[in-house]
Amino acid sequence: MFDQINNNVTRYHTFNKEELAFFNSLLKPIRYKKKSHLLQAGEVCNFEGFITKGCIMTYLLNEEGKETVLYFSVENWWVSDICSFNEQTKSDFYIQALEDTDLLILNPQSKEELLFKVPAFERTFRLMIQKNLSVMQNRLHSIIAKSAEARYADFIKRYPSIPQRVSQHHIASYLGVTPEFLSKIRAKLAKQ
Amino acid sequence: MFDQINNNVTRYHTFNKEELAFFNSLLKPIRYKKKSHLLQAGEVCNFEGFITKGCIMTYLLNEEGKETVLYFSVENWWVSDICSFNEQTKSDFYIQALEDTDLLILNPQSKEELLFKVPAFERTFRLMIQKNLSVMQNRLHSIIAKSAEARYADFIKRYPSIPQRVSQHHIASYLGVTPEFLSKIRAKLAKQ
DNA sequence: CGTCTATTTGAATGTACTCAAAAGCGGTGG
DNA sequence: CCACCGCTTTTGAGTACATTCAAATAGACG
Repeated sequence: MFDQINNNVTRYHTFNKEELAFFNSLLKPIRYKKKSHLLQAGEVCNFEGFITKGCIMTYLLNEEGKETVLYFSVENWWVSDICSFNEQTKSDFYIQALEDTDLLILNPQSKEELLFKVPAFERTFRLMIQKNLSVMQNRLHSIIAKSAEARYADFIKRYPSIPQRVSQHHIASYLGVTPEFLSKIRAKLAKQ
Repeated sequence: MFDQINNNVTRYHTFNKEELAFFNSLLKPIRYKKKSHLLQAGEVCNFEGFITKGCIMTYLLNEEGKETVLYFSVENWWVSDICSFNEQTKSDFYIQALEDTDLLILNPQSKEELLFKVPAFERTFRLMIQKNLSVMQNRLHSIIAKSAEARYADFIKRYPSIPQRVSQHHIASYLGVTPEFLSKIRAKLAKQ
């Protein structure tokens, strides 16, 4: 049950058996049904979750109700609104299960306990955020510097499993185009 | 000399006099001339710098040589390629002084020493990255969901001092439009 | 099988880009 | 002091990429 998450955190730092056992004792398994929300805008995010199975998206709505997908998250990824979680402020995000999804979650108390007992996790979490930042920098670059067609090509190359699991509507929103235009891009690429 | 930076780090956690004194002892002041580079793509970033005076931009070049500005940084902001710095990997970024700029910098050794002697800084740095991530999430949202005109309006409202210090060429690149089109946006907004 | 939703297709439109040229502006030297 | 140079910004015409709206088609699910 904890193999996946233990593999994940040991990518950043080697923890010993006791440390991992303590870490695991703090995790709470939870299941979300497809289409249910883990978080809605205006709520405080009280979890950092590791996905053992399933698929989740994090999105925003603007004033006119237009959706912007910030992240897709699948098995072996973490999901949270880190800022809301850490500062216990209201989130702007919606986090929604796109499939039935199993998570292991930390709440603010258990995370604090973990950091107190095993301070090396502080570094682990920092490196995770750093990785996240790096991904966002890349995405900003690609959306500024590349055409929609190039962004889509990059996306299916980098995340080949996502298009099979997620509707084009959501992928279009992630790429920053309309679903209609994504459909035209796909038609064009399929012809080649 | 250290007031600015001490104010900055104590926004996240209250350090005592000795801790701050030790922190300050690790900082190295350095000055960059206008137009000089602090970092070029392909190099490893060996600094985390706090700007006491001046203005800096972090940008990327794509294959065709098109520039994308990721960050402008002015007084009381940090500047670095955090990922390159922490993992000691080659950077994709260029970091350039837009004015004569004074910095206080940490190198990897001094940062490590700091974290070892004053572990609370680990949290401080994590919160700084988190803030950074939050800014990037916002920017991605605005570039996906808003028109260039709205992005420019937001930008001058949020960072009113930057347009006075930075060329429109660079601002256009930050906003993800051409300089010509930014000029047209400005003409339109001025008319109103 | 029928209903509901997702995807595709097409025509008209709009936002932003390219390229070229003109205007503005700051610095330098005569 | 002003004339000239180089660089930045503006303006304009034509074009391309992406959107909107509407309708048709395909797929998914009870």
